[in-house]
Amino acid sequence: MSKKILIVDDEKDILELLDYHLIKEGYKTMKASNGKEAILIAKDFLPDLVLLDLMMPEMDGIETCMEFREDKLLKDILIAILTARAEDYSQIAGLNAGADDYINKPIKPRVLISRIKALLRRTVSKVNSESNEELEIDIEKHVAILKGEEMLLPKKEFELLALLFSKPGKVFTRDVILARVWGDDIVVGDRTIDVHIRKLREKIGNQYIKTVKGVGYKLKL
Amino acid sequence: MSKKILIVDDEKDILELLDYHLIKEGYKTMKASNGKEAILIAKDFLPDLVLLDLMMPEMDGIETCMEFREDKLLKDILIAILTARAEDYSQIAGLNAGADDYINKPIKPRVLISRIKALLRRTVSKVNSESNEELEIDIEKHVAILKGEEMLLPKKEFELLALLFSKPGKVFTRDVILARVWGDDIVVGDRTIDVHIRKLREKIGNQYIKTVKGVGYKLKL
DNA sequence: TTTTTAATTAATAATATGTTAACTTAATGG
DNA sequence: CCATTAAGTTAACATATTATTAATTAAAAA
Repeated sequence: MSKKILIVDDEKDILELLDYHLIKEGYKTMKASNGKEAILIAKDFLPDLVLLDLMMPEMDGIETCMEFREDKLLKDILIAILTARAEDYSQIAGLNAGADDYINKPIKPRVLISRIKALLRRTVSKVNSESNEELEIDIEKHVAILKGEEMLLPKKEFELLALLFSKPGKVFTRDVILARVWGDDIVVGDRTIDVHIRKLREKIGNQYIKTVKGVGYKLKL
Repeated sequence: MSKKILIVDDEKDILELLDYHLIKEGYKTMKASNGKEAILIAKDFLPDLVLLDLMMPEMDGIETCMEFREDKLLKDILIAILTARAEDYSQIAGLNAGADDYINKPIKPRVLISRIKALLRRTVSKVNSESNEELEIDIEKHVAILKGEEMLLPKKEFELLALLFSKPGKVFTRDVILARVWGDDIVVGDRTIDVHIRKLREKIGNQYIKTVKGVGYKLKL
């Protein structure tokens, strides 16, 4: 299903330009030319992502962002703030209001698109419900959430789990796991994956990661 | 929850006008027409913000402001001084008396509202409660507040902390930290971030900033 | 200017994490 | 059912990454 993006900018040209590229890429879009409008539209449109210009009259990007974060319906929507390069970063860092990404203008459409794609797949913390045991992962926070309890995982363990989470139920062969988690070139021993799997199971319990002998591992749905 | 604002002015028209706009914006308001009254009402109403006219009979704004600052109950309430006088010395006097903002009349309602919003979000600072230790930050004052105790932080340290605060729990990679706190172009050594993190931990304690080895740092929720 | 404070670097120590190896257990198919 | 192969386990070991400290440089105040 195609993702929904709300574009917010007070300059019509930019609005149209972004819109053009996003639509071409297959996204559903809506446009707003200021913060107030953005919030109104968002409440109805419920976008997956908001591209938010920082400098706008009436209600600036920071303020808009904060309002999103305070609104029950909107608080989890991804926000990428667009900002002109000339601005002082430290200022932005200090004032930032919970945006998920900051993107410098000008930016090439291609780069923007790949940035957006990265964002949209970033927080894909899927859920794995079985009976009433639940396991989720939060990629941003780098944690596994087991029955509501957050668990900080080391890098490799987390990446391995995240990989399995990317398609719950699908079997990932050792080859694929090595390529995706360790990288094509790196060579490690035969038991490395097993050890990581074991450590994961130790932390999250044995019921989630299923071994398919001779084939690989998968996340039990 | 809607914020409470106490409006203090000896001119009834202005009082009504401000009241109208503030209520429209969703604030709870009370009105006082002089300093003495303001203090009495404030002790009961405990507003989040006081809009204080500078020129009033009986007790002027500066005096009132000072009394607020000396009162145990009222000393932390935000005060914005409203005045027709643009002169420097009175502005200085006002800020010296402990006012948080100084607004010149006449002012358009819209501008006033956004100024008020900015003031009220001053302590945007989210809270990080664990046991009952609390850490907040105040972006305007450039301080971290640890268990109610304000702590002035140097620029970089503060910006780093503010960045982590912008999304508590989220892991910020070194890349992102560098880009957002130092800027895209600036190149610094490998250990610079670590040293700043250490200095922060030295000041606020180790429990707040968590290292995710190989990934980055995050603020513990 | 001088003095003080902050930022950065560089060298070293500490540690979490990743990996290996040796061994055990379980699964599978002839 | 046993031989074979794959996966699980454990602990020791290696290494990458971060923490720490002190010294140096840069920037701000006085």
